[in-house]
Amino acid sequence: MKRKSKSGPPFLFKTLADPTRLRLLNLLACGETCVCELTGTLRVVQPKVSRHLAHLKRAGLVEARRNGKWTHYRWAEQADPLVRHVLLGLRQWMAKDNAMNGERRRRGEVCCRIGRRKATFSK
Amino acid sequence: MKRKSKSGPPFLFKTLADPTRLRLLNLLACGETCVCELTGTLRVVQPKVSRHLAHLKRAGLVEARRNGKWTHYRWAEQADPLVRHVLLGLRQWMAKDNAMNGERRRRGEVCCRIGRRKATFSK
DNA sequence: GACATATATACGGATAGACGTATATGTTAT
DNA sequence: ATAACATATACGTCTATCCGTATATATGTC
Repeated sequence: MKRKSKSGPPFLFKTLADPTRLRLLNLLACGETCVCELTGTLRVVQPKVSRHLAHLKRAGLVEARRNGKWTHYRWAEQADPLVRHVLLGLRQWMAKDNAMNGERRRRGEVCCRIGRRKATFSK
Repeated sequence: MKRKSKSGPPFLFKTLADPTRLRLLNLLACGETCVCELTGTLRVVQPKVSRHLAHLKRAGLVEARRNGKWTHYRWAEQADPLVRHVLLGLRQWMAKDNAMNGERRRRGEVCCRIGRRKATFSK
């Protein structure tokens, strides 16, 4: 029986091969975000968001922080050069892509909490 | 029914998410190579190599050139900035990875045109 | 023409991945 | 404790993908 590796380039690329996960990374590029806001902005059902966030976390691309009822996700710092390089390219692509830009703009218009900070898209 | 896109970042990453395809790209990083040499070096059955090469070609990552009985594959020039960026990172990773280095070293020891060194590469 | 060689594709089975729905877990408020 | 809420996971289904084998296609040789 062959052990299927949960790391290395193939797993990284597999993780990035899903549109929903790219949309999540795009929203998270603005900064830490709670699940309910991600769900609202992407307009997909919440279990779907949670599942993909779990995948991103398993792949080490994001980290989670619990705060009361809410869980906030954010991009994780990367040690691996390939991962860093690919994610940097992805960030630059997202900064230019129309659909991604539109969705980031919609971020913040939807959230369970009131009174929100200004979202910034860091390079 | 939803149309499944055969382009864009998700498709690119899906293409790169397979170990065999990465191994093929690694060998092709040395330069144009014929299918029989790829098959011999990777030690996998020929239809598998052909299928993955077809996938890489559909994704625009490689190009093929027919020369008599042989088909030679090579990396394709890329216009898209994200694709260029990712492939560059991949190249740098392959240059450092032990397994990939070993396989590139094995390239050239096996080729149909100069006679196979070992007839036992039938696997 | 027949034949061998190099490569591509078709077919069927196995497995992985994504989905929607339902449910479980954990937190806060009353 | 109960209720309400935020999030995670479990379950069954559907589809995509990978594989090995068999076969098809294309080219060169006799």
